[in-house]
Amino acid sequence: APECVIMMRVCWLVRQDNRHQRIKLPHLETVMVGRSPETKIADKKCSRQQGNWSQDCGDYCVGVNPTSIDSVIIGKDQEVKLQPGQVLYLVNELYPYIIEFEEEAKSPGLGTHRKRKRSGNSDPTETAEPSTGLEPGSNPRQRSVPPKKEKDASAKKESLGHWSQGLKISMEDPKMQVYKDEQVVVIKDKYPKARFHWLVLPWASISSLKAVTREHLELLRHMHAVGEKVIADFAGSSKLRFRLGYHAIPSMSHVHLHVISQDFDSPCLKNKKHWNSFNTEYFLESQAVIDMVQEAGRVTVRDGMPELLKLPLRCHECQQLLPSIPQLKEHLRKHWSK
DNA sequence: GTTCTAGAAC
DNA sequence: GTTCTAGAAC
Repeated sequence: APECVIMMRVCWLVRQDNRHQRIKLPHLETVMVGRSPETKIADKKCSRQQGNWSQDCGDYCVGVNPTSIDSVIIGKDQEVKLQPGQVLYLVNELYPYIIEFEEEAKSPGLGTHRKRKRSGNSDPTETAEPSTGLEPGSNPRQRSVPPKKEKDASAKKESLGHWSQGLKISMEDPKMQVYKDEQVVVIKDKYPKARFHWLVLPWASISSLKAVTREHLELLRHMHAVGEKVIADFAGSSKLRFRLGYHAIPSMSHVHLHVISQDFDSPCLKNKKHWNSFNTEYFLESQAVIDMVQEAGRVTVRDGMPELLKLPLRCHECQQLLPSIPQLKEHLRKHWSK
């Protein structure tokens, strides 16, 4: 039977500083956005019902009762359009949001949303899930047939649907691409661990640094140069420090260069492994990798990498030890609020 | 890679 | 009692 798939245009309200996951704006359905756990806004100046937002039929979304868009103050209960490129501030020039559109495949009769139990949460503004897989997590493909009792014996799990193959799918998706040329493509990390976090991937299929040889030297240099260009183009005015590097033992297949700002201000940074993978020798500086390939013809990694991920949390700016992730995050604020 | 949650740590 | 981590499941 032919597979029937409808493409839906979904609209997302995206917090510019990554403080929380994007909020889905369903078509012609209103979503309340304001002071709530979802938005992580605790500011009393922000109402719980700061604005009602919905996707309209066009290339914009509609809101009632926001404070300002692009610094133009909006009156109470005035309906306004928010278009791509415009910045919405929920209150007093704070809490910046933009909108993004995305195509989403939808099989009729089978909702794109998985039901998930959530303990006593009646909040209508539930965080929506991204439907396209970037760095792993979500189903890259929709089911065309409901699950049956008997297992599909031929369905080898680990081929292309497995989460570790997610980058291969994302890099091909034009909507994910921030930059591309003949050799490489750059995408935003789906779960950014800082305000800016990109991945530079070669089109050539290179499973990991273990497969890299001197033949790839120019490619590695190009990936580095492209990473620096993306920083200049998209974060040039941010004044943030960046690092470019590879994880010693990556979880995702396909060589990818991390380009990450050093604020580490992101709700997706949640545990010790996240922190230590960017702030110990687990993070292999791009330039060091290039030098090693030039000198030795391949990349070798020292023993004991998995253990590095369990090291105590230490601030990368002032070396102070912090006892927990929440306390580390609180500590980091004093380095980026300058 | 993320999510979920039991139970350790506070 | 609540916060937080870490390991299993995906």
